[in-house]
Amino acid sequence: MYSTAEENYIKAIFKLSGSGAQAVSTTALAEMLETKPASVSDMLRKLNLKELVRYEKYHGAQLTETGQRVALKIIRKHRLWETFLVQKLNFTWDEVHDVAEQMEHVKSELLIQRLDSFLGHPKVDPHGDPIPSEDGELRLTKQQVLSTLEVDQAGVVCRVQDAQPAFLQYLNKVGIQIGTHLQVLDKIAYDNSLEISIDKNKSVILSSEVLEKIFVINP
Amino acid sequence: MYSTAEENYIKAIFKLSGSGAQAVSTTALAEMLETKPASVSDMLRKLNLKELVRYEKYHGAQLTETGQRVALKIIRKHRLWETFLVQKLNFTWDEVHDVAEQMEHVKSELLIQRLDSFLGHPKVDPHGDPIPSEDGELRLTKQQVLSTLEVDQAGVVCRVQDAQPAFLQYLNKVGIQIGTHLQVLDKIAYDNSLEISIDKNKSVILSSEVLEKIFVINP
DNA sequence: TTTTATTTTTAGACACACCTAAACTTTTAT
DNA sequence: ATAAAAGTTTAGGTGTGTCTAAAAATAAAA
Repeated sequence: MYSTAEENYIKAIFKLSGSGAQAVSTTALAEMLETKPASVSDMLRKLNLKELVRYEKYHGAQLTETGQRVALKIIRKHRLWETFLVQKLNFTWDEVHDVAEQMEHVKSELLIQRLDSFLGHPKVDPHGDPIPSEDGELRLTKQQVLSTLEVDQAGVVCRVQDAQPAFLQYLNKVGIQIGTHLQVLDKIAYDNSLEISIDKNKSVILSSEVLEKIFVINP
Repeated sequence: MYSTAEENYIKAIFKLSGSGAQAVSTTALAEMLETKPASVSDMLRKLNLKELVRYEKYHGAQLTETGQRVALKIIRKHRLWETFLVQKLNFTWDEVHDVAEQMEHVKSELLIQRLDSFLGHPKVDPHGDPIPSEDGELRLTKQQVLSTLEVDQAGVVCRVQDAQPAFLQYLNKVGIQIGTHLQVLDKIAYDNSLEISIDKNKSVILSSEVLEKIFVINP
């Protein structure tokens, strides 16, 4: 049906836009997919033709209805495979991702139905993220203020509630933007600040004022 | 490591040559891979450069040591996945192949080790074909005279013990050559002839004289 | 508001894996 | 042994997904 590359683009748009509604920039996609903006432009043009994506030059892309359905199917497959790897093959948290990333592209409706039964129709994957149902229902992972995350929980930045340049410049400096992956490494109890890892490489400590202004969705 | 296309070529050569030793023709590969001879020539040249295959123009290809090792790994993966699909996901005989064909290309040593344990280190797949061990040991599926196959068993022609043109022409007429897939549909008891399906589409009845001259390996 | 900087797109290439059509080998038949 | 047939390879081209470098559009700063 769709190529692996197409599926990866669709999934990336879904994640970065928080379910595909709002527009996603070329650069953000390029970063998430570890490719170049030029390649993204190309692909967006193609996905637009196939009506999986609504795309206007220089103004980002968002998923069509069809695109969203496709995204949910891929995410369903990914999360079911992650569940399988952890529950049945004793994989740990950090070993699952790359493998599930490959398995999610295996094409077979029957396979996924049977896998789902075999696992006992799980509602969430090993990270607690909801598994979309066969007909594409996703128990909405709603936005969450960063300050409400517990230690070890992760999120992807989906909104920032403060447009002051100084604040945005600060976020920029520490490397936070829409789509950035955050994970709480530690909680400093006396002032409610959090040590947060940014895109899985560096880490910073964010004050509680800052934490209140950043919204995340499940990664 | 290797692309899906490369892996499929290697597997095909392994199967058609009966473990990779003897040379395989361009056309035979093209048929098995459902592609054109010209494409096969191209790929054989590349695989030769990568030293997975020994290939001389106009004289077919055979696997190098490395090529054989790769082939065995792919076959191991394929057969483990088939076992999984049948034993754990209740797939039937005919539903497994296409899916296993995709899963065999998933790259992860750990995955295969764990899958193997999960299945209890099976020695054979659901069709009774041996599963190569982790270090590439394959309990040799040795050649078998066609007459020794039971009803429903299948084999791939690997040798024909009679070089008389009349005999070969006969085989040609019914569509049997090296690499042809045969399956026993029925046994006619009174003269020991067998009804055999040829490449899964047509069927013929072969006399016991003929059956004694055709050797097959597991498909 | 005009300049500067950033983001995004186009243009032109490349690797992979495939194709058709034509040329070349090898095999088979006369 | 030579001509015809069959099998195989080369040449040139296609689609996908990527790249770099240069041009165009948008956003930010002076």
